[in-house]
Amino acid sequence: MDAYATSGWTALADPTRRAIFERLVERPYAVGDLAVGLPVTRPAVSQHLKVLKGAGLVVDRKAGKRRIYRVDPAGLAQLRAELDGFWTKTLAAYKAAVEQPEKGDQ
Amino acid sequence: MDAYATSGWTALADPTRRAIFERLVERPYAVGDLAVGLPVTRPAVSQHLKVLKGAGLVVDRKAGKRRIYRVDPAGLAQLRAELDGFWTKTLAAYKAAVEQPEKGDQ
DNA sequence: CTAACGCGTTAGTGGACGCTTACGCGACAA
DNA sequence: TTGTCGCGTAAGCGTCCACTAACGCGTTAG
Repeated sequence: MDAYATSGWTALADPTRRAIFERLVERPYAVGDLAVGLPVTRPAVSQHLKVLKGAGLVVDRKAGKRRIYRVDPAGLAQLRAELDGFWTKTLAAYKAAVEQPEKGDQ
Repeated sequence: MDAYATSGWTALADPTRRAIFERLVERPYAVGDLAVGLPVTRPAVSQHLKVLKGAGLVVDRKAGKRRIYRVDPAGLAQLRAELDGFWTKTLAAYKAAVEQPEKGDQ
């Protein structure tokens, strides 16, 4: 169920792409509507959506001439799980450092 | 308390930098120890740590000749909060779409 | 059928970025 | 002090990537 073309982290790295994603988080959007208000052209938005789709963060649906994009909860949940793992391990490392301060480093 | 040089998303975008961070999540490391096992040289690791530090994800501490890096829980928590916001809004958008399917798009 | 709309894709370009090599500085040992 | 270790930084280079302009395809309206 995994094996995405690119990582979610890499997909959300670009500021423009993050701005697009933050919009899609609110509600579904068509490509042209997304381009309005963004400092880039519509083709650029289309390319960014392709990356987000490749990372499993968004899905698209045809609606007549237009193409509606929305956030894919599954991809977002996977990122959340990965980050939660970082958080848990960080806290565990802190606890271990408190118990054995002299062995905190190496 | 914010105003980092670069975003946490951008900092964790690079695979090498993510590998470094995943190591630091386990326990604190010195720069040279991090470089061991990574396919890059020590200066490269040092530059990556600079970026991670600029994003508020890690902090450093001098220990004799060596410099110990560890994860900064505050920066990680901020990323987590941002992602949780995405998640909450996504679920809200889904709920709204179910209640008014015909107005899901625009 | 013809025209207009919305979108994806391509080619091309400028700038950002990750990496290495070389160098300089502070810290500890002899 | 002299030598060594660990680290940060500067310079240079190759590569990736975000962006635009131009084009082609499917869809709807007239």
